[in-house]
Amino acid sequence: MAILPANKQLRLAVQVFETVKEEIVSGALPPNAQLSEAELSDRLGVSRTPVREALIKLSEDGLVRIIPQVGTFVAPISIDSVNEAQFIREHLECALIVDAVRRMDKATLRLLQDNLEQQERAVRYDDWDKFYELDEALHTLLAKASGHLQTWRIVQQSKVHMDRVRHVSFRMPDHMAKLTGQHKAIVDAVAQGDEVKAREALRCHLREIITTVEKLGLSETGQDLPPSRRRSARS
Amino acid sequence: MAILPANKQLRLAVQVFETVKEEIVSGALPPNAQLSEAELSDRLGVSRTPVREALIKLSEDGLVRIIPQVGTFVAPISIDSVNEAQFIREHLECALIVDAVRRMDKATLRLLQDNLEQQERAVRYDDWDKFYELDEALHTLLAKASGHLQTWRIVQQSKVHMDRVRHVSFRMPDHMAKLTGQHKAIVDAVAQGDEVKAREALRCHLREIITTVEKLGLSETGQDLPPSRRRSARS
DNA sequence: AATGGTATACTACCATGGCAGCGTGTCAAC
DNA sequence: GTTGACACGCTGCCATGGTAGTATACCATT
Repeated sequence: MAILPANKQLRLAVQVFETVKEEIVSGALPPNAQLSEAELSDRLGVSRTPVREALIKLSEDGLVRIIPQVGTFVAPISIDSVNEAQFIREHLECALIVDAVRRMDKATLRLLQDNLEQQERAVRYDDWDKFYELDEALHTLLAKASGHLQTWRIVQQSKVHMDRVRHVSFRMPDHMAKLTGQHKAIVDAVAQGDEVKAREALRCHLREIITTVEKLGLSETGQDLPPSRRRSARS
Repeated sequence: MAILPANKQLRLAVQVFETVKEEIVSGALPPNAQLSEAELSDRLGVSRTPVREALIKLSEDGLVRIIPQVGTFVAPISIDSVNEAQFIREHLECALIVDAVRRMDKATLRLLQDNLEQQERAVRYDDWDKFYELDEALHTLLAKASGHLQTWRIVQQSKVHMDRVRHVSFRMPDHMAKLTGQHKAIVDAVAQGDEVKAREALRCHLREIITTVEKLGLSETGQDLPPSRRRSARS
């Protein structure tokens, strides 16, 4: 059962990590679902060693909780994790964009504006997945322009908890249009070369997630583990 | 050969990670030294599996470089890594201290001032190791007071590259006294409840590492791997 | 002497086996 | 009905064996 895409360049453990991470963030694997080395290695067609390494990394990122001799479970979406991720992201990414503005060149500025146009198209077609992808690409473009690649890696690492929320929030009415407007404000400020304006526009944009969490009424449900073992409820 | 401290509560892989990390940061393992799974598992008295997991985590933190089928080498102290770590730390820790001031209570304030007194004593005795330990404790106290534990974990993770430099810099004349003065300025501002003053004092303190790097004339030597394999040069 | 081909030693990577620890179900004793 | 003891099954953890891939050393060829 080789569900994993054939890729000899990357270690199996990394491929497993990416796959399971995607399944958790997208919601395919619900909170508190049980993941065992044996089950995953069987499902993905690899041995238990790379699976184990992937699970350890997932636990370091806070996406799963490993309890020795008991089991491994998908971590619930805790408000604390989201708030903390927001804190980290806001302070780092707002610092990034300042340097990005200073080092901005015409080529990447053009890419940013192209991205915006595609976003507006995705909004018109209600294409959630495409919008998600473009959203990611926009922020990554700014990060790369700043030159702080390692910092961006940290942000991405912390960001996963927010991404779990975002995957739900995009279904909210008019949400994508609102975000696109914020993106536009950011890129406009960047185009003007106004560092402070860009930073504050980004800050405002990033704080959107807080109000989103409140709107969704995300509670701390499922914070503790289930009393009885339950298997993954995948379709 | 069980060099590892007996600790059944922690996974072996974590213990190996902590041990090797300490050896790299302290300089016991010099840049470009070769670390192989077999050699380490032999030296530490554990099997290759936990060693391998530790090396993977070390590579994720940027302390070693793993080249598949070739070898694992201690990463050189690159200026880029230090600068990037400084960037991350400054922006996160300066944000932390603001919340720390707001939530400060008398008990921790007392601990901070106690710590300062011990620092002055360590300076008088030229006790580098003790000072290093107190320095760590001071920053950790502030971080815990802020309540942002996850953020502090990120800072600690990024900080290791600076720590490699710090282990050398403490030997510089009057360096510890200078740092103690900066620590005092920070704690004074915290005691006064002045968030902005505390943040700027901390920022000034953190930027000390940059001038230190310049003073040491740290170059990018050893950036590329040696042409011929060389074994670890441990004593 | 310079070069090309090959054997070999060593590496990180993955697969698999064994094990201690924990949860749970069963059943006897009260 | 309640409680306690015990055995079983499952889990993650660690040890070990096998393998593909790389760099080096060696030697034949030119």
